[in-house]
Amino acid sequence: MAIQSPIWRSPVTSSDRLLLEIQRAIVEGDIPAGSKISEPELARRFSVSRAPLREALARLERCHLIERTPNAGARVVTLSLAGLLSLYQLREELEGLACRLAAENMDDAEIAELSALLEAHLASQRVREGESYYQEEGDLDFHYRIILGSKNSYLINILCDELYFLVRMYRVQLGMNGPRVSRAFDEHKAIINAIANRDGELADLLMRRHIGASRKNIELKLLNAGS
Amino acid sequence: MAIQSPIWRSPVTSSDRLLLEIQRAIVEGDIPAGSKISEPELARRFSVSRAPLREALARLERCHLIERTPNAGARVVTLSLAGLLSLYQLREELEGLACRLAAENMDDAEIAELSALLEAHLASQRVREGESYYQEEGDLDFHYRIILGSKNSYLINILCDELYFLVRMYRVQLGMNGPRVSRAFDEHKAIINAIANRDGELADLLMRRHIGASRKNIELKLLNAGS
DNA sequence: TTAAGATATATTGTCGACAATCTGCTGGCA
DNA sequence: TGCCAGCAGATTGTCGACAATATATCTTAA
Repeated sequence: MAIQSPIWRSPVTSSDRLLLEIQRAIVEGDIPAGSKISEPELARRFSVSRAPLREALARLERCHLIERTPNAGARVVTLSLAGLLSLYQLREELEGLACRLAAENMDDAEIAELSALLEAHLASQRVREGESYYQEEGDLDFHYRIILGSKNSYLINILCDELYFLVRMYRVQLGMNGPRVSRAFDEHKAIINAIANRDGELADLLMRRHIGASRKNIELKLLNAGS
Repeated sequence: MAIQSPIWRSPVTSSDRLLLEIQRAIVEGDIPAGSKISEPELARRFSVSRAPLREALARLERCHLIERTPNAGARVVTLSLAGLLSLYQLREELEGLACRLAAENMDDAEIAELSALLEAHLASQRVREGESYYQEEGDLDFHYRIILGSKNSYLINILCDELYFLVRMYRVQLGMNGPRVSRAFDEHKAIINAIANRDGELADLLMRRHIGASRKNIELKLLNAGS
């Protein structure tokens, strides 16, 4: 996953490591959604000064994982149905575009590699039935590669750096596993085929449906959990 | 322009003021594209310490106005045809979506206000023929309001906070005035009408064409300037 | 008893200094 | 002559302390 960006680069500095750790903590609910972020406390917890911590917080804000108000501090975002719908509206649009561009810009080798990757995931999926972590990893990897295949750096930046951690947060904290897992593979396969055939419009359509189905799935869980 | 975000909020802190000043300087070419950013120099120039300066730089990176590499510093972005195309590809997609959502979510008062605003701009445009600054202000204001009308906070954030300064930079530094100005008003008018008729699909289509035309215009200038 | 104001506490924003890292140059060696 | 190692200078990253601001508590008057 060699995305060159302030968020995906290998951690060379303290704030890089902090970013990764706090990101994971927020996404997995270790630091609960909606809770206030205390700079002195986090600084003690990770044994660093507040300077790299604030740098990390600035980047967390960029990922939409926290919200800061001047002179009042930062809070972890809260998950909501409205937020989920807004997020997935964007994903449908942007990943649809990514598919169209990928169908133009991915070379044959990249497509073959992606196809092989999917087969590997399918095989390992059959073995590890129900183990949602690997499924999620595989799904994200699939989406990442198509986004990278678009070769549009702004699009890549927005999706991979700024939106996907929030997507993961929704998925992890609302437990995105279950019967949809098996169907997702077929949908992925169909999307790859469209890209391989250089049919950008079809890939676009299929991706929008794929994400839309995923949204409905989470939406259902959220409504059930809320009642 | 009461967008609540780390970038549009009224400047309450030093780094807020720094952000606005450096943003303006970069967009208008006062700090030339591609040049290296020296933290000590800027800190002296604006009479602040490096702490708020670095905060401002982090947010400038978020606007895609500078690029930072760890332990090596920051550079102002360079303008290129490829960058312009990538940027406008995204704008077409995102502002198209914004139109579709605005047709659903803007209330009648907002639409009436937007329509009145356009008429005012048209009147003042006829008077100040050729004065490109007001035209640009008016155009941006138009786009902003539709984006805000989408009521999708992620979409708003991406377009207004992260992409639009770069758009302005391309326009300012490549001199976006001339014969297209008059036609843009008609296109704006048609888009508003579609939104007022709650015809999201048409508004989407018209906005994509509007931005596409704008892209071709800049593209032309860039090619001529490059040769 | 409640509400408004003042005070105390805690948190965030900013500063200057130091440590770690990179860049460019000099000098020695093949 | 060309190239690599090592050094000097500058730049970025991090630290601890102070100033400015917000939040919580307590007092006091209606």
